[in-house]
Amino acid sequence: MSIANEPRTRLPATAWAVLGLLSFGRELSGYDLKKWADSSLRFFYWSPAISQIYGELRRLEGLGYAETRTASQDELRNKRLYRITPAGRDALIDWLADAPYEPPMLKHGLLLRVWLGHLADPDRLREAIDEHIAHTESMLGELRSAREIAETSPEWAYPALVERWGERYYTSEQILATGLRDDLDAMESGD
Amino acid sequence: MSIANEPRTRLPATAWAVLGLLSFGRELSGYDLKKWADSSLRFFYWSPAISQIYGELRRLEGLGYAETRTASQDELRNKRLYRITPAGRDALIDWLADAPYEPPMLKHGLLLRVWLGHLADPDRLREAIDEHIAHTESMLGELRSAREIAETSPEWAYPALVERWGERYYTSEQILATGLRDDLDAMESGD
DNA sequence: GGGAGCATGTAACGGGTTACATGATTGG
DNA sequence: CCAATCATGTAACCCGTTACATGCTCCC
Repeated sequence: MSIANEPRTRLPATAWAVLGLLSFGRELSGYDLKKWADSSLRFFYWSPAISQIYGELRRLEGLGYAETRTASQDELRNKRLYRITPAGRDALIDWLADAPYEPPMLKHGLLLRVWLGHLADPDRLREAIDEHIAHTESMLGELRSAREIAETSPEWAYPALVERWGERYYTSEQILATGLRDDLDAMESGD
Repeated sequence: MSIANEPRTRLPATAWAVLGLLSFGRELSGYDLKKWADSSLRFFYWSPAISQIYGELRRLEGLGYAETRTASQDELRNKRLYRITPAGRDALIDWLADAPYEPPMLKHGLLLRVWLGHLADPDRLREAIDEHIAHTESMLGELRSAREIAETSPEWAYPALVERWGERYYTSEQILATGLRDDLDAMESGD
């Protein structure tokens, strides 16, 4: 923890997420970061657009939280590799310690539609629920393979923890969705 | 369903949510809408800022989807009451029928922090998890009372359905969070 | 009298997406 | 050779929030 708590510019969570990706110690390009976000952050947070990642990287560099390697150009010359700096690490540690709890934000379009069920075609509603179950299924598949990779090394212990949480989360999403469909059926036949 | 599918300006989901609030047939002010959103939409979607609601209402009015009563001023003169129009109803029905499935968006700050556990203080992490459980508990309380109200009239059948879903969702959030805490404990003692 | 809640709005700002533009490399 | 993927970036745009401004009413 840095003792001098300068009037650090308050960064959006996205910036911390990107810096967090770098905090595992590897040198990565914006492109790499995007792919990785797609296969990790996406499941419980969200994956920023690639253009935004490039923007955040430049901001982080400006703050001295990340740097691009200048010395000894190697492999692909058109690839710009970022690495976290000690200052960046410190800032991230401070953020993790200080950031106040914020309730998760959920925007569940499916539920919005059910909520407006008095104006919807019941079959279309069921269709949407099924689509959602299918989507969740594929998320589960991706999560499972992500976890298999993460569990190969203790370095990924915390990500693996989160992936285990994710598998439970999406499993429960499925149960919830089938419950919703059942309730819908019951309501329409019963009433 | 309107047969003439004019090149309807694509509206953001927020606009449909606001129009949806009006679709239950009552005349409401922006202020009313905000309070209602806070106690319903918030649990599975999100509650727009009041300033945005005012903005959306003006847009909906411009599109002919909502109107403000001009005739016979009554009660409070400084209150502007909106009502859905038949065109607005039709547009909403079309949206419900046509809008493609979109996966729910989840931004779970707590999980982002756990994901970065290698840089976090384990006790601070547990603290955050507990805060989350407490928050969820209060959501559950609010949901339960919302459902009690909704179940008084068949008019609220679909909202009641969604509230039942919500209770299950937040209950499962709690289970998931305690599971996460247990995994965290196990990891730190076991390894 | 004064604070809490009711009620409506504007302006500035930033966050984030989409679309566009460009070009290198790899593999079928 | 052509498509897919790798790779980086800019510009326009809009969504949504915060902060600000105003004023009324109710009740302690």
